[in-house]
Amino acid sequence: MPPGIRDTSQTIQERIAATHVNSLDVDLDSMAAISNIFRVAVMFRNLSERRFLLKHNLTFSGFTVLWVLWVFGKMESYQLAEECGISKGTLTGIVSTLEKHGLIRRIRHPQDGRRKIVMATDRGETLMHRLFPKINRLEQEFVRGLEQTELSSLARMLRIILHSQDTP
Amino acid sequence: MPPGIRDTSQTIQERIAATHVNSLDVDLDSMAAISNIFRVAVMFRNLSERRFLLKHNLTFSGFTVLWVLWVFGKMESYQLAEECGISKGTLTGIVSTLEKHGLIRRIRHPQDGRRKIVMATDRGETLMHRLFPKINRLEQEFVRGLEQTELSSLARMLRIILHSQDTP
DNA sequence: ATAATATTGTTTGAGTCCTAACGAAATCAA
DNA sequence: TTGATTTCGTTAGGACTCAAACAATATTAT
Repeated sequence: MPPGIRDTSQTIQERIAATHVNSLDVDLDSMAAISNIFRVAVMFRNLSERRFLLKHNLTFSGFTVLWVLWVFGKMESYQLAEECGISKGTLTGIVSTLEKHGLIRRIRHPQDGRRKIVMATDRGETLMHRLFPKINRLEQEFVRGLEQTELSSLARMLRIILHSQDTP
Repeated sequence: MPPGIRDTSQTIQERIAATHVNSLDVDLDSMAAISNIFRVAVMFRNLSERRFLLKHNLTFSGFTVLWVLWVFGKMESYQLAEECGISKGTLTGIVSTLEKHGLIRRIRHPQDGRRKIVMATDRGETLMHRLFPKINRLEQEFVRGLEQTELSSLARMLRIILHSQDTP
């Protein structure tokens, strides 16, 4: 069985309530929500890699970078890293891997000698054109148990969570 | 600014709708939901590491393993890996790291010579007793923008998503 | 009892991930 | 016009991550 699939949050909640945290100021609902967010993310990442990505020498992170490039076209490195939610050091490694496989290109900035511009090659574009619908179909498969109103409600709540740290 | 913080899903949706995927069978709502789940996970992982974990030589993954051990007590490796949502190979590495820092112990199984049992040391227990409330407070901070009914609705929807792959 | 099969934890290799330090290039200061 | 500061991308080091191969042990079949 793939890792991270089972929903054991109920068990954990009972377990933890019965053992350590009765007295502490712990909120089990918040814990369950965040921990299930991680489970979904892990499950989606692993499943998409096994089904579609790894056979094309793509990791999920590599796919994300290529996807952002496919959507935005040319892009500067620091923007690309921010958009993908990774550090610039990590991006260097991923970009090198993708370049090695001929899926993207590095170009130097015409004015600024420090910056570099990254863009997909034709091979990268073609591959993304084939893979993106499959990934999206998996995304649809994941949320197929939700009504349309629930789905937009979920999206809205996730956006609220994302903004919870705007003014720490 | 930490990576993966900004919620750019709206921008991306417009962008993608305007460029590649008009004709394809693509559902932008599903895409936005899944992609924001990843953003929340990345944000939480990085923030908790920077604020609480790294100064104690703990990664988020190491914390998770130690936490499961703290909740369940002794545990066999293969169960532990499944509960943490990681592969057994990955678990070996994390357990070795935690053992190196004196936070957990490996014990061999009395009957079965293949299996091993993992448990937290006193140092591990003490550290977890101090850290867990802090992590939970961060979890509460993340969902503070949601009503109580919304929070349980979120947890319910995530559970539905987790079960979406039960019968593929 | 012996052989074939299955399971458990480890190792291996490629890749991702972070922070911190680094060199190169641009900008700012005086 | 030097010098200090800032801002890029890269590198270094340590850790996590997977799949696949592996050795040791246990189970099943004949």
